[in-house]
Amino acid sequence: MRVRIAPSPTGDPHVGTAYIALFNLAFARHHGGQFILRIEDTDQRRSSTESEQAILDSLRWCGLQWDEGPDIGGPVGPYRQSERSALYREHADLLIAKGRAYRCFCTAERLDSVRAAQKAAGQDWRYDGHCRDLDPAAGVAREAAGETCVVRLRMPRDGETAVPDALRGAVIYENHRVDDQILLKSDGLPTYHLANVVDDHHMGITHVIRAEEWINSTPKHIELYDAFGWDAPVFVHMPLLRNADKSKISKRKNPVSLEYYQRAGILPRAFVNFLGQLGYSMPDEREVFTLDDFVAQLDLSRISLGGPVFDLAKLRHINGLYLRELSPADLAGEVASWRKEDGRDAAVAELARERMETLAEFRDVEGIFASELVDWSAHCGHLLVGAASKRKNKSQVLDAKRSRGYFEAVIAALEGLRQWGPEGIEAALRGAVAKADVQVGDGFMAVRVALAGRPNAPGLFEMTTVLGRALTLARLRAVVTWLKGKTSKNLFEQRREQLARELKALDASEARVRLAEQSGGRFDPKEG
RNA sequence: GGCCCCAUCGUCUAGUCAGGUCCAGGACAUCGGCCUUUCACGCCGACGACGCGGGUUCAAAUCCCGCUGGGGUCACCA
Repeated sequence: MRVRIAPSPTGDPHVGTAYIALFNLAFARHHGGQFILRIEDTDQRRSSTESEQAILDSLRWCGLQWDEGPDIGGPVGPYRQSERSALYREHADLLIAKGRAYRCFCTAERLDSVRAAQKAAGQDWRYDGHCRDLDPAAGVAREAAGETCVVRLRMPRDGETAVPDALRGAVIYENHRVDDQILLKSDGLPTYHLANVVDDHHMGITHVIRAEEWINSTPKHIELYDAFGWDAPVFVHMPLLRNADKSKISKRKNPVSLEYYQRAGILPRAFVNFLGQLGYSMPDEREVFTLDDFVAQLDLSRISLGGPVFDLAKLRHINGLYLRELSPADLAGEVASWRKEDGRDAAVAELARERMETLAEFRDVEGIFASELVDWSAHCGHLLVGAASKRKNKSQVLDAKRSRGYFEAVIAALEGLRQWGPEGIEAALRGAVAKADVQVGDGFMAVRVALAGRPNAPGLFEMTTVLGRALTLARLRAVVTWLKGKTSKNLFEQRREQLARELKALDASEARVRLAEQSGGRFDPKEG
C-alpha cells in the first residue's frame, strides 16, 4: 500500500498538512507500505523553494518522516511536479486524442462575461462549452499559429458519478453539475486535478487520504481515472480542522504555522499526540500515546467526521504532561536544544550583547524570544499609534481604529515577504507606515511594543528577524484582536481600572509588611 | 444561493455500523476543596450533552424521514 502527502509550497508549513501527513504515515506503516512526499508546485506564481524547505523541515520536526520524496529520491521520481511537466503535457494530449478533453481558446474576458450572465440568470457558474465541440484539427492549427489555449476535461453531460469515500460510502454527483475543469493552463503547466491524478497513478498510490475540502472535486478525478483507463485509488476524506467558531482553520483565527508551535516550545511528540486525537480516538480511549502506538492501532473506521476544533488549551495540557514526565536532566536538555534551534541562541546573544552589563541581563532580551505571546498591557498606550508622540494633537492620539488599520497593514506586508530578513522587514514596515499614513517613529514604536512587550528593546528589524515569521505574526494578530471592538475610551477606562487594582494590591502588601514588622515577625500573611 | 458533507457536555471524544448493560463514560477548560510557605503539579468533587419534530420497535443517543443548525465547495489556487 502506498500513500502520500502532497503539499503545495505556497506559504508557511501548515498544521493541516501535518494532520493529514500523520494519518497517511500511520496508514503506510501500519500496513507495511510506503509514505511518499510530493511537492505540488504547479502554481509558479505562488510557489517558493523557501516554503518547500520549511515544509520539509517542519514535517521532519514532527517526526513524520517520508519514505520517498524530493530530497531523498525514490523509484518513481522526480517528486516535485515542476520537474514533471512533460509528463502532464503528454497525458493532456492523450486525453485530447481520446476525445475526453479538448482545447479551449476562450479569453479571460469572455469567461468573465459568461460568468456574469450566468450569475444574473441565477445559475451556477459552469463553463458554457463554447469550445467543447470545436474541430480538434482546427484546435491544433490555432495552437500552432500561436494562439494560447488551455485544455479542459470533457465531463459527461448526463448520468452521475459515485465517489466511493471510505468513510462516507458512495457520494453521488450529477455529472451535468460538474464543470469542464481546466487540466492544463495556458502556461503549459497542469492544474491540481490533472497533475494529482497522473502522479498518483504513476507513483502507485493506492489510498488517497486527504482533507474533506477535496471531496467535491473528486468526481472530476474519477472521470480522469476512467478517461485514462486506470483504476482509481481508495479515497478517504478526513474532516477539516476548525477554528473555535467552527469555520475551517485559518491563520486569522489560529496559529496555523508549524513553526509557531516549534518556537512556542511545543514538543513534537506532544504535538503529534494532540493531532492524533483530533477526529480520532484510540480503541482503548487512551489519550496519551506515542506515534508508534498510534501506528500500531490505526483504524480508519474510528475517524469521526465532525470537524474538530483545534484547541490550544488541550495542546498545552498534553505538552505539559510530556514535560513533567521528563527527568530534570532530560528537561534541561530539551530546553537547551530548543534554544539552539535555527541558531537562535547565538542570534539572541548578538542582540543582547550591546545592551547588557551582567550575564544575568541576558534574560531580559531572551525573554522576548522565548515565549508565544508577550504581555504589553503595561505599555498599551504605545499600541495606539501616536499615543507616544508629542507632535500629535489629542484627537489623533487616541485612535484605536486607526491603529488597527495600521497593524493590519503591517501584517499584510510581513505575510507577503519572501525573504525573512532585516532589509525586507524594514521595507515592509516602511510600506505599512506609508500606507496607513502614520509617523514613522510612532508606527515603529507600536510594532516594537507589540513584539517585545515594552518600548526598550533591541533594534526593531533585527529583533523581528530573530523572532521569526510565525511568532511575529502571532503577536501582531494578538494586538489586532485586542484592538478590535475597543474604543479609545474603554481602553483608557480599562487601563485606569488596572492601575487602581495594582495600587490597591500594593497598599495591601505594604500594610502586611508593616503589620509583620509590628508583630515581631509572627505575622501570618494568610490572615492579611 | 446550487451542490456536497456533518450533528453526544463550551471544547476533544466513548457509545451509533451489529437498538436494551447509557436517567450517556473519559479528557480539556471552568468552579470548589485537599495537599502546600506561594504558585504550579497531584488528588478529590461540582457544573455540563444525545439540536428539534415525526415515525419504526416491547425498547432508540443508536434505525428511517423531515426540519433546523454548522461546515465545505462552486478559479488558468491548491
